[in-house]
Amino acid sequence: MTELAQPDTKEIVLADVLAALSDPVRLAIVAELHERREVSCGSIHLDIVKSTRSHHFKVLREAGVTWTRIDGVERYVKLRYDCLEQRFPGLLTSVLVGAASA
Amino acid sequence: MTELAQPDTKEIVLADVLAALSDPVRLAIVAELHERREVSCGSIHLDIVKSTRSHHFKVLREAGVTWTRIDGVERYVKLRYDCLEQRFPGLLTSVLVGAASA
DNA sequence: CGCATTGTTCGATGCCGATCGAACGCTATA
DNA sequence: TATAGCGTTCGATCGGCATCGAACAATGCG
Repeated sequence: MTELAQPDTKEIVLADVLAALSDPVRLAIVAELHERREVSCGSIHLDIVKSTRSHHFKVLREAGVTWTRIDGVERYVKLRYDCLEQRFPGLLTSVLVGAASA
Repeated sequence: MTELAQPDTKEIVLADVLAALSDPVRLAIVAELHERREVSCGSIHLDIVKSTRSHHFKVLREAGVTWTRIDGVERYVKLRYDCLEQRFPGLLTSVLVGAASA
């Protein structure tokens, strides 16, 4: 199907990543992605309707935080951990630790 | 004079810090604070009017990113590096490195 | 084919944030 | 005390974002 807008690693923008992570809902999504490795959009534990959830996944994807794989009718999402580590070493780790300790 | 709203280290909120750092102008301010250690608000190199600059310094201060010292008619600002390192280890460093490499 | 499931897109709404100019407060100094 | 300099606050504007419901698209299954 139509390709998913996902920036190359070199084109990931720091301010965009920080903006994507600055929303509490997306921070919770990222934390859950960290624990569960790969997740279908609908299986995230959140009290928000699917259109809003879709919006948040789009923000994360376009900022370069997540990678999305299409399988049938579902989208499986996981963190672009290595890409982010290469682009901004230590950033995602410190955010994940901070989110877990909050 | 009136006390400046600056959260205790324990009360610094991750999402607030990330939101404060997700604006390009504030990211530039933080980078300059890192280089120059301590700076008066007006001496920052930015093409914005003073009211906007004041707004950005307020956001950084209230998020717990900066510490402000009043000396006469000027406000001297510096990063709360140790506080942030204690609260979210590695976060500010990775952001500073990322901002410098951008 | 008809239907259920998964997710996206669209339009609307409401809110928050970035920006500016103008007015104000405070401090130092002449 | 009057004035100049530094910064804050206020009101207004503008754009963007989070949220929702409804409609749509794509896939898989009966």
